[in-house]
Amino acid sequence: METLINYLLQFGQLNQQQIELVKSKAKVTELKKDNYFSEAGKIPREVAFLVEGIFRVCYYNSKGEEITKYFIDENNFVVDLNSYNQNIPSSEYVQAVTDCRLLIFSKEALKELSLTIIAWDSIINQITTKALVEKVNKISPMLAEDATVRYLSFLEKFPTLANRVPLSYMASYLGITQSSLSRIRRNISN
Amino acid sequence: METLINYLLQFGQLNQQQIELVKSKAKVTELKKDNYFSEAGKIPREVAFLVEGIFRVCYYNSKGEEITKYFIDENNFVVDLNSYNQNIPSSEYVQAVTDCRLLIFSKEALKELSLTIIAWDSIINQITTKALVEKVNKISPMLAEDATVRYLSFLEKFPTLANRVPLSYMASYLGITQSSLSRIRRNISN
DNA sequence: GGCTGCATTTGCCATTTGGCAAAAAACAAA
DNA sequence: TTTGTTTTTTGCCAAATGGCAAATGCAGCC
Repeated sequence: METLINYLLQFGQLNQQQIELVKSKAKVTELKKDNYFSEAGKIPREVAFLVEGIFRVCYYNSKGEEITKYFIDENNFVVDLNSYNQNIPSSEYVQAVTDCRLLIFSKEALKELSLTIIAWDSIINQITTKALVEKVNKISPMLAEDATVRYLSFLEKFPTLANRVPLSYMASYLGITQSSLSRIRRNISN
Repeated sequence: METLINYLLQFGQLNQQQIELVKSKAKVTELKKDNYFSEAGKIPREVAFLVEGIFRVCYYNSKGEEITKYFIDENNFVVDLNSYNQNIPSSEYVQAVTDCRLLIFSKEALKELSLTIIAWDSIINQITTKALVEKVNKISPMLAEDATVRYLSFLEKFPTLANRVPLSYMASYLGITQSSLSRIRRNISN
């Protein structure tokens, strides 16, 4: 819980009373490996802060292949922004890659925080913008590099993930097949 | 100018006085094809609204190749968000792909609009979030599709661009060489 | 130990894409 | 029109990646 508060305080001021209010709205939850936090077709009504563990966002592409769109690691918020904001069914799955500990906020709780805490909207906006910019900065360069460089960059950008995530998830995130990724790893380690 | 106002009104209310204030802060500008709106290494101090024409954002990758990161078309704002917000030198070039007509806002002007117009920050935040989400949604699926599918999706997502943009720009945006793109186009038209 | 189920690696070959240079086409200037 | 410049297409071959199936490795379990 303190992790979340420290995270929020990076983006704005909260007094003790406001901090207590935030805490009171958070529901501590665990999610076991492979379970879904949200599923395609459903309208998301909650936002989670990932305290421990790894999530991935995935979907099925035009050929029916399961694609990992990106990974979410500790100390980040999890939400399908589009669907959440517009109340439309999500087109993606959010799945726990490892056992996870979360803090869950309902849409109503967030609404109340927004109305009660002056700085709240500003904090959330900063977090949202930062997360989206980071996402673009991670994905965008991949198109311009070959598979080996993409894998090496992945190791740099997600140093804690490589040994906790199945090869197949990593491969589809990088836009290659898992056998190609396996071969790339062999070549690198020589 | 009316284009801009209509665009802003999609995201929030502005009364006549506020509209006049916005208009008074905009500097109508033209930028000829191939010229830069902003360059890598410089700290951006302006935001532009693209009324007519096409921009592209580009940079040089690890192999020294010029990569088109994305295109910006009519009725969108142009800014290197990271560099602009943090006052750090940009790592990208923003270039006019065709002759362009712009409305330019200085950082000071935007500051004043933010302080004067209650709804301003909310409007800007919505526009920012929407633009970033769109960007992710355009780029992200490309990694999971082959070059031909990427090109076809490009035609769908940027229907007005294909015949106004050099092949080499499109190719690097799609993550392929221009000869590959040329071959793909030949195969499709059969 | 010996199964069983799952993840990863490997081999083989087909397909896609890249690299490079020349040819062709498109465009602009004189 | 002619000339010169830039963009796009093409040919040829090399390199990277995909598809598929078999082999291997690994962890849990009886």
